[in-house]
Amino acid sequence: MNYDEAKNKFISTWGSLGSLWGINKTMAQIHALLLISPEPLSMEDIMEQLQISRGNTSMNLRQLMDWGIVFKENIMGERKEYFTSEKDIQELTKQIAKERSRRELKPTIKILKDVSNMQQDGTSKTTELIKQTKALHEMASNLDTMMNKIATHDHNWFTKTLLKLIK
Amino acid sequence: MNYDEAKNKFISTWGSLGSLWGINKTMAQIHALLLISPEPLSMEDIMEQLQISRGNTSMNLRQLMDWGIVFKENIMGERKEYFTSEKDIQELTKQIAKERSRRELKPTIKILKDVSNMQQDGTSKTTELIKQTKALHEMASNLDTMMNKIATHDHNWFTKTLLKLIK
DNA sequence: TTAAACTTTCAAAAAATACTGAAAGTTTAA
DNA sequence: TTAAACTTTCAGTATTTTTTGAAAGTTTAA
Repeated sequence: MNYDEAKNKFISTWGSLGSLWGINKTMAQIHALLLISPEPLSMEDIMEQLQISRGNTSMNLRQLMDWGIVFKENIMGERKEYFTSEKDIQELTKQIAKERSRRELKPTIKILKDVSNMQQDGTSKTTELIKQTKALHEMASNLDTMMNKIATHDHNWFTKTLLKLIK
Repeated sequence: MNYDEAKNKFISTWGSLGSLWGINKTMAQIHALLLISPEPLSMEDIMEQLQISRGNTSMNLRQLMDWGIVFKENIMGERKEYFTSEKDIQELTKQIAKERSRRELKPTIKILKDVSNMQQDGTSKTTELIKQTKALHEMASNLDTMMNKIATHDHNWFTKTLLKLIK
């Protein structure tokens, strides 16, 4: 496999993975491209390499920056803006864990809590609803705590802990 | 909050969560409905409660069965088919971990391995591509091992382990 | 058998989502 | 200032995904 084949394979795989996880394909591809690029890239570079429009590039870069995994970088003497991604995979994992907790888990946990605290009326359907949302609440809270450990501990905590678990 | 409010809140929350995770909204809503229903439901019941068509119901139920989290149940003396979901949240978690490993992680790991084993040609771009895909491969493999522990260990292993971790 | 009761399939329609490109906006250098 | 170099926004368009509903398929009871 030569460089271009390998690169395209990686970018397209990352792209479809992304869309499987609620992140759009282009956003994931831009991220993949930056992740393997030794140099920061300009908007033009990204547009050209992925064959996408200026508007699309701009909006997806913004979202990646909102996720905290892509950054603007100024190159001295250059007017243009350049972009890099978080290159450290452990750091990337931490950031993703943090954001998914904030965006998805926390709000879900709140609703599960509200629902499971509804008025018990003794009917079997209410009993079941309370029971199941309580159980989901507990599971989601445990997961959330784990995600936040990943996000706040030092660099290697997650890998070290995983390995300990696994043995 | 009365029963209907609570139920609707739960179903719609579960629905939007689903679509955030690559599972379509209706599929997630059917799952939610079955999860909190004390009795198995027929296709008619589901169609009526979620206001969706017969075809849609049929296809999404099939997918849920493919995931191994919804089952057909025969009620004696009844011609119709009835459906229930896995009610045990720990068991549900195991099943989801297993399927996501099989459908997403495993194929991704294979590609990361292939790409990271490409011919090194000494250029900085090739070096970076190999380095990053290797790092992702390692992270993905660790996650996959964890998911499979969840999937194969006994019932409570995951929760117990999480709690140990967390403290 | 056959016909009623039910489920699945799939082409077409609808809905949701993503993308384009040009106009508007911003920044910088002179 | 101003104008060149760049980025953002957003209405309209294209693409993808989901849904519908009717026809085809299957099962069961008589």
